[in-house]
Amino acid sequence: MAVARTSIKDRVAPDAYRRLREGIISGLFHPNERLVEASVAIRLEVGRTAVRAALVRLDQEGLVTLEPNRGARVRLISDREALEIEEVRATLEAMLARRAATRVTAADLRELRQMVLEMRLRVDKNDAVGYSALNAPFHQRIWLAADHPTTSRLVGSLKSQSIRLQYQTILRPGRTERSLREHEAIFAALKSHDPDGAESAMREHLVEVLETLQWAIDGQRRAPRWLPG
Amino acid sequence: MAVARTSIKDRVAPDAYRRLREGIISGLFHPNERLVEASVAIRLEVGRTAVRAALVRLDQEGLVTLEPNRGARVRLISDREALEIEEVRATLEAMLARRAATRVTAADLRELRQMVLEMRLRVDKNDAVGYSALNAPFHQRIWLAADHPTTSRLVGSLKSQSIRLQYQTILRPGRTERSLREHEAIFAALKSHDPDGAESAMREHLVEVLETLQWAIDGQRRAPRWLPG
DNA sequence: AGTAGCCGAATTGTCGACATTATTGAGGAT
DNA sequence: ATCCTCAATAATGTCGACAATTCGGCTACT
Repeated sequence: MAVARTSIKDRVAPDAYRRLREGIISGLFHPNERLVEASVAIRLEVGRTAVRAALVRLDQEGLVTLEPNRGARVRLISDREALEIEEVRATLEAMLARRAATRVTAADLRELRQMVLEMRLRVDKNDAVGYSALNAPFHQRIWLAADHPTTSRLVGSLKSQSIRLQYQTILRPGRTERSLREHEAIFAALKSHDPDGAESAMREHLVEVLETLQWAIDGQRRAPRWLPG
Repeated sequence: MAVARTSIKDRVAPDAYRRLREGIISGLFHPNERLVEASVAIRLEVGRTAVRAALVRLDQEGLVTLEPNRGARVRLISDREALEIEEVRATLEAMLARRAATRVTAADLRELRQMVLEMRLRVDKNDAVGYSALNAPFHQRIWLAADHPTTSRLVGSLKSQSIRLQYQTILRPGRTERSLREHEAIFAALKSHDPDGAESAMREHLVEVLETLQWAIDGQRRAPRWLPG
C-alpha cells in the first residue's frame, strides 16, 4: 500500500494554515462544525502543532472562533454580520474604484476589457456559474490598478468571511444580466478616468449585491425547515 | 527577594498576547526589533509556547512580521503604509459617522457633549497632551453610536498599527485648536442628525489628520540624522 | 422523582527535548 | 587580499508526553 514517503511532512506542514483555510472557505468544513485538533491533524496529515498555529491565525482572521479550553469551531457568520461585512466591503471597494480611475494604465484597461467581454459571452450562453467565476478576478484587477495594498488585503480578508452566502446570490433570476451591466458601467468609468463615476458605479453595484444578499437571507429563512404535517 | 508566587503562570499565561501587544504599541519594543521567542518568554514570564501563539496572532494582525525559520520582528510600518492606513481609517470612520448620525441616542449625545466640553477646557489650558488623550475615546464613542461592530473592530485594529507616528502629530503648532473645532463640527452634525454633515465633517477632520501626518513624515525625514561636520 | 456531586472519557494547554535551519566567524586555498 | 568551506552557535520548528479542563452521565442521598 505504502502511503508513499509523503510521510506527514514532506513539505505539507508549512501550509496547514492555507489548507485549513481553503477547507473552510470551500465549505469542506461546515459552519459551526467543531474543529478538534487531533482529528484535523490526521485529516490534513500534519502535526497538531501546525493545526494549533493555523487555528490561532484563523481565529484572528475571523474564520474560526477559539474559546479557551473549549476548542475551535468554524465561525458561523450571522446574517447581520454578513450584511455588515458586505457594507464595509462596498465602502472600501468604492474608494478603491475611485483611486483606480485616476491610475489605470493602458495595460490594466486592456485586461479589464478582456474580462468584461468574456463575461458578456458567458451571460449570453446562460452560463451563470461561469459568469460568477469571473466576478472575483474582475474586482481584484481593479484593486491592483488602485495600487493600495493595505486596502486590498483588508477587502480580500473580508470577502473570505462572507463566502457562505455567496453561492445563493447567483441563483437570483435576472441577476446576472443586471450584474453584467453594472460591471460594464464600472469599466466605462475607469476607461474615461472618471473618479466620481467609478466610485458611484461601484457603490451602486455593491448596493445591488447587498440587496441580493438580503433577498437570499430572507429566502433561506423560510426554505430550510418545513415542519412535518 | 522572592518574586512572589507569581511563579510564571499564576494566571499570566493566557494574556501573553495582550501584554506583548501592549508592549509593542506602547513602544516598549521598538519597530524592527527582533523578538526572540526565548527572550520574550523570560521577559514576560510565560512559556515559549504562549509567546509563539502570540506572535502568530500578532503577525496576522499586522503588528509583527514572521518569517519562516527566521523569527519575528516588530513590524516597521513604512511611511507610505502609514498614510494608506490613515486613508482607510478615514473612509471607514466617515461611514461610521454617517450611520451614527441617524442613530445617536440622547444618552450618546450627552456623553459626547461632555467630552467636547472637556476637550475645550484642556485646549484653553494649553494642555495639548491632555487634549490628545481624549481624542480616541471621542471617536470610539461615535463608533459605539454607529452600532456597527464589524467596522469598529476593523478600525480599532488599524489604529493600533499606526500609533508610531501618532505622537508627533500632537506637536504641530496650532493643530489642537483646529482639531477641536473639527470635533465640535462633528458633534454638531450628530446632534442635528445630519448624515451628510456628519460624514463630511468626519472626512474633513481626517483629511486634516492625514495632512498633519504627512507633515510629520516630512519633518522626520530631515531631523533624525545630522552627519558630523 | 429530583438534584448535588463526582467519576471518566475526550480534548485542550503547556512543557521539555530534540531536529532543522539560518548565521557567523575562523581558517585555508588560490 | 578575496573568496570559499565548514564547523560552532543560536534560534526556530516539531514532536511526544503529561497536566489541566470541560462535559456527560451516573450514583447516592434526600
